[in-house]
Amino acid sequence: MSSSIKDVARVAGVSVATVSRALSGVAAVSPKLMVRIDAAIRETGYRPNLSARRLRSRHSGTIGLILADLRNPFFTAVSRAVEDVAYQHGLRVILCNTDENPDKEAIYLKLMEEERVTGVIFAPTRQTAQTLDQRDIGFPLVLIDRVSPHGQQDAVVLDNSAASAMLMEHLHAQGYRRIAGIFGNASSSGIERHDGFVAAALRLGLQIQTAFVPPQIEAAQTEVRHLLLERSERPQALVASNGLLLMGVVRAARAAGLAIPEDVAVAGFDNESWTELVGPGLTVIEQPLEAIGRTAMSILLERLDNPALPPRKVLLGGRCVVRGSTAALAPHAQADAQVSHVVDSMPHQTF
Amino acid sequence: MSSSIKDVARVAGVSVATVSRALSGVAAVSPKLMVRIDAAIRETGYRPNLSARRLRSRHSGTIGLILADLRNPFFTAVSRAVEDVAYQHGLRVILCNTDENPDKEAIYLKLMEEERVTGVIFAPTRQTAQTLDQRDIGFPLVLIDRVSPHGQQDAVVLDNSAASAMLMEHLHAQGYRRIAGIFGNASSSGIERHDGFVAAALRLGLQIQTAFVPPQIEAAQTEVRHLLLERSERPQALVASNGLLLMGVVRAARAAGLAIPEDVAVAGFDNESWTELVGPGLTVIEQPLEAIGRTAMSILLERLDNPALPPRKVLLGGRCVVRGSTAALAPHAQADAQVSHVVDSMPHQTF
DNA sequence: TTGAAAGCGCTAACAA
DNA sequence: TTGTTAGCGCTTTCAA
Repeated sequence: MSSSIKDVARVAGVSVATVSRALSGVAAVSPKLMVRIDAAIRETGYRPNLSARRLRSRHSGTIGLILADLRNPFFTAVSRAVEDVAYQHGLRVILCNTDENPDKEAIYLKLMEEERVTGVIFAPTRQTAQTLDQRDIGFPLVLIDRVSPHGQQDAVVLDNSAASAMLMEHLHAQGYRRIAGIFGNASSSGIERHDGFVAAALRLGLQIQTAFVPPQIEAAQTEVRHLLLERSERPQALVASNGLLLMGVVRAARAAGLAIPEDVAVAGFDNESWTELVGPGLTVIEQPLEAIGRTAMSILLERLDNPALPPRKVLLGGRCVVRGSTAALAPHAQADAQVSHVVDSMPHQTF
Repeated sequence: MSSSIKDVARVAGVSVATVSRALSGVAAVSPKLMVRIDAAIRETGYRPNLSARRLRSRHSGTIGLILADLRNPFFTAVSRAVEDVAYQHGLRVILCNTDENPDKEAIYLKLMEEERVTGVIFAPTRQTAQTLDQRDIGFPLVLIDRVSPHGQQDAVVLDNSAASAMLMEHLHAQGYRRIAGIFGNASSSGIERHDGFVAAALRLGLQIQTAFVPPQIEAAQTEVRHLLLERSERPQALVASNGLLLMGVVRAARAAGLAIPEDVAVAGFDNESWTELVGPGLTVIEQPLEAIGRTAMSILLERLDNPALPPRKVLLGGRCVVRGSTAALAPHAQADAQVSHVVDSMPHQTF
């Protein structure tokens, strides 16, 4: 049995109220008693009971962080930033991993209510995001990486369409004209990146082909294999909407015996450490990970201060990290591509 | 204000005890009341207050999982296994990330006591591991990946010396004779892998060179740069004791303009997804991640059942995944190596 | 500045 | 099977 505040009070010869005050530091306690209480705490090996404290004080001092996939460096980086800021504000963080699974999302949202958390930062699947706007949730919520359909929730996301445009303009400048994109189907960011991809292609007069796949290496790999094998005209460049899919794309290119970028260029989202080590290095969009986490916390804290604020969506700009995987297309291939039929009115056209 | 069990009781026209019993399912409640209580719960939007429940019932139903670095796929994989098993046993998991920082370790261990957790699974730094044996901790503890010096704590780790031996025997069989090893200095596993490396080299008559570095990409990279530049005789193979350091090794080889494996072979620990994509693929020791997590939970649950058990250390075997980065050494290079002086009594000899 | 006492929401005796 | 009641450990009035 661990000792309670009562034990400390008895040993120190004071009331429990005085011990409580000494611990919280909110009201003044005479130095004399302070010393005795300190000694009593050490003597008894007292540890405050957080459950009791939370129950009585009616605030948990805890925020929830519900993330889609901790194997994804994006989310681990964001979580570090969130935890840093939370810690500076004396808040604890409950970290949960949903594996992009709506059932787990529901479980964790329920848990957050039962823990009476102060607020939650959440990267929901599309499926759950859709229900969020009409749902009555017991705590302030800030979405990251993913948004709700009607923008009724605070959210912090990459400026996805701008990022897609950067990537497409880069590929265009390098001479690529036939580009295939693989997008995650589980999250709103996959959709936004897809839409930006399509819009940029339309504007630049590029031929494209797109596919949505589950957020798994294998799914991307399989999709790209089909793309590379079953088409008479191979895409000149492949784009993946996140780090996981990018891995699948590289695997598929390897398996097909294609050299990057000689046979096919590759680009994607998420500047993960390994991307610089693969082949000539992979061109990627780098997200401001730290800023996303810190901003999400700021938005949450402001929301706690002022619940009446209208919902806010913050877009943070990405950076295009150019590496060898998108080296300029060889002239003969460019000529080749320019001969082929270029449309600008049918962005989804299959080549 | 959220509603309490009292509100539910009032709406359902029963006592709070009956509602409590209905919720816990431990004692029988008549179907008639059950229905009314269900309706009342829905009507009031009741959510149990976990703080109150834990305070009164005197068990938290929570285990702590304190990990050294969530960016390391080893730890995220282990955490998934632990959470799976915990969930099956109706236990919650508090996941904490120490960044290999002893201060954070102390903070989180204290937190675990204040949360009154049922038990903890912990991957400590060497510094903290050293204090663990004499410390009086308020909960059962199972170490993973790292052990305490006197083996007074339950622990689940890779069979590090066997794994090092596998790697060295493979390199030996491929014709490599001059091998350098980079080891993490923060954890006991780095030490164990180093010791296995040295022992195997001694047995096989290999020339080796070793270095301990902080667990960071840059540290490994810097160390390897020195190794490659400042020696007249370059090592024929480089070994890294974890995924992070392996990345640094590859970076350094790249930066030095050395081809893998033609100019220098590379091998390491941790079969991370990216290792198959780098160059000809990297030869690595694959750890049984899932098994490590599940075993740690089993050990913890057994310990909770029977606190009197003696401390147990479980070693799990790894697997050597051979890829192109350790292709057989070209014959002329082998001859070269065999001419050079081979010692078997000075494992730390610098070549 | 200190203490007495109420009570946060819940579970678990005990009684009926 | 149900209700009454005490009390988990703490914070927070209120009074002294």
